Amino acid sequence: MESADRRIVELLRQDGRMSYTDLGRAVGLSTSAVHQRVRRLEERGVITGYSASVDVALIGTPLTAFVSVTPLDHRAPDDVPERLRGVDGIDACYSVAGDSNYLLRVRVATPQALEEMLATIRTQAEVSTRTTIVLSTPWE
Amino acid sequence: MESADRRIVELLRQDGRMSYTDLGRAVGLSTSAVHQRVRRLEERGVITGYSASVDVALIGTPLTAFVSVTPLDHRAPDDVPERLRGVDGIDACYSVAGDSNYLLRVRVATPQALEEMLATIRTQAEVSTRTTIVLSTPWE
DNA sequence: CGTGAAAGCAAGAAGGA
DNA sequence: TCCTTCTTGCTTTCACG
Repeated sequence: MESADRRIVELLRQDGRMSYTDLGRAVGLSTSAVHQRVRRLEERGVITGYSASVDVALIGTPLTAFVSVTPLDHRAPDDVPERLRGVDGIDACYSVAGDSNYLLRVRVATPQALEEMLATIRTQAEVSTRTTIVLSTPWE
Repeated sequence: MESADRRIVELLRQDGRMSYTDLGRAVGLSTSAVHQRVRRLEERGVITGYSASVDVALIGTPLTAFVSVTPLDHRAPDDVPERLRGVDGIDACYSVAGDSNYLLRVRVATPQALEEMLATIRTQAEVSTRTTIVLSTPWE
């Protein structure tokens, strides 16, 4: 990837609402040139989307946790992600090397909601879970 | 929080570059009314920023890992986040309840880069580490 | 990759429920 | 307080060189 593209991606990662004009000034290209590059970056799948970051405490899901997930039956086909895709509140799903097969990041409103979510995860995906509560998030 | 604000936040989470005009149409308010609300959401800290999502494989950091961090000296003041803030490649830092004190998500280019980063983390923060490699990311 | 014109959007002021 | 409308200046978009 080219150096101008790198800088554009870098800047858009920091401020996803930066205007093409400002991007142009920052990388030394015209507005349209930048616009073209951004469009190509989106088409090539380098930029996959834009999103607002939100304070999870202020939108009603103040409780974050990481859930390590291990299938109960090691011989069963591993379709854990498919089985969990519908479960609301699972923010991210990572397939990992190590003690467990998957690591999930979940966000919920209350300890009770977490309890229910864990029950859902266990029955839905036929797995055992090990949960680590997040106390605070110095950065993300 | 009000229902209109909720919808605005929801929409901006899905598309951080959505225009105020389109937001207005979606929630049934004028452009300026939406603009005002977004500004207030930003001021109140509900919306903390905007960012482009990027395919990490395509920008040269294809290797993601989670690093559990435990201070070597339990009596020393806990300033791990401050000590690690400058380290490049640490994407997120969570203070957690459990075996370790912190959980980091890191992104690097190669296993060698990971090795170097772990050395940096250990010396910089005076901690021991336990690393879990991410094999794939079904979603995030 | 740049230019320039047209359309669309943002941002502020003023005023009304 | 919160909304709308109006106005001004930018930004985006697109056709073309």
